[in-house]
Amino acid sequence: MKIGELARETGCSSQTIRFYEREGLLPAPYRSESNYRHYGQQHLKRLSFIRNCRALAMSHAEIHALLALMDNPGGDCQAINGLLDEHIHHVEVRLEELSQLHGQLRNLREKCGHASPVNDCGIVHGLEEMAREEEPGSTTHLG
Amino acid sequence: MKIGELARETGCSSQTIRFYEREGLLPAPYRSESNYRHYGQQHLKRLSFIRNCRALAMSHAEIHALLALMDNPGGDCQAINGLLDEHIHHVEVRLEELSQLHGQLRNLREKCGHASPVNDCGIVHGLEEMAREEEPGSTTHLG
DNA sequence: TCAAAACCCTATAGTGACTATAAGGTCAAG
DNA sequence: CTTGACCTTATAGTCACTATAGGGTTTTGA
Repeated sequence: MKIGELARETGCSSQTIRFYEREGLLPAPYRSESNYRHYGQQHLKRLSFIRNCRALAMSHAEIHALLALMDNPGGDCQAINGLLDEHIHHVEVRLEELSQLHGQLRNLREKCGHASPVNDCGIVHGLEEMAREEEPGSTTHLG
Repeated sequence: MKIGELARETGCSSQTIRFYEREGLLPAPYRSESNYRHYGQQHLKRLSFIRNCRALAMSHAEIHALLALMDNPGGDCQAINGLLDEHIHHVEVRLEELSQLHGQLRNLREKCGHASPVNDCGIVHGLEEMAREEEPGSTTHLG
């Protein structure tokens, strides 16, 4: 299977597959005489796994760790549970941050429900005078 | 006020202030003979405003637009309301995505509550066999 | 048989909002 | 007169890709 076919099968681009190879997530495949990559079923399986992890917003570092743990198939899967628990925790923290942000934004929005000159706009005043309490660790971008 | 003092006042780094200047968010200040930046109260006010917007996770593009609207202080603030409404919408979309992600992760986590060999781990099997329905527009990273 | 289309390759730069580093200049205190 | 705290610019790194440039190869179909 050439890279384009693998890309079609897994729903990601050829560029992304090459990128995963450089990152060490996907092993380098056999190369034909003309230097084309040729993949087998193992690659398909591995790439599908990676894409599933990415769909769950795991970082490359997390996926790396997961793949390493899976390379020891007789081992205890407690570390895998732990990894997933941590990831779920990240997501929960982010959810809480976004939820608070949403509340702040709704408050601000209420300050100007009707059209008025910018000078008197409650939103502008709110943005000028916001009390910014320190929220250490907040990422302040949406993702 | 030199850049370090402005940084202390606003709770951001000197580097970030220079970065905002390059980005066109903060106007270039007066320079002393030794090429040091010197700021006044207007700069402090403007930078505080920018930091408040960033704390609400607005992008630089959104802040740019907001500042442009505010440079016409007699104008109608309806555009400002619209901008904020759109921003709130982004946040809501992201919240919904993260919430769905959280549900998927909790489902997966339930598949292996107790330690077992990696071979039999329900989480690993779940990750291998996940049905990935296409969710166009989902960003698949946390932020 | 040959040309065009479709595919493959590498290398490099861009995204957003910073942060970190290098390598140097200026200034006040002791 | 030297130490340390501050300032300057320029450049690279973060993350997970995406886009582009500039080539080479294979397939298709007229």
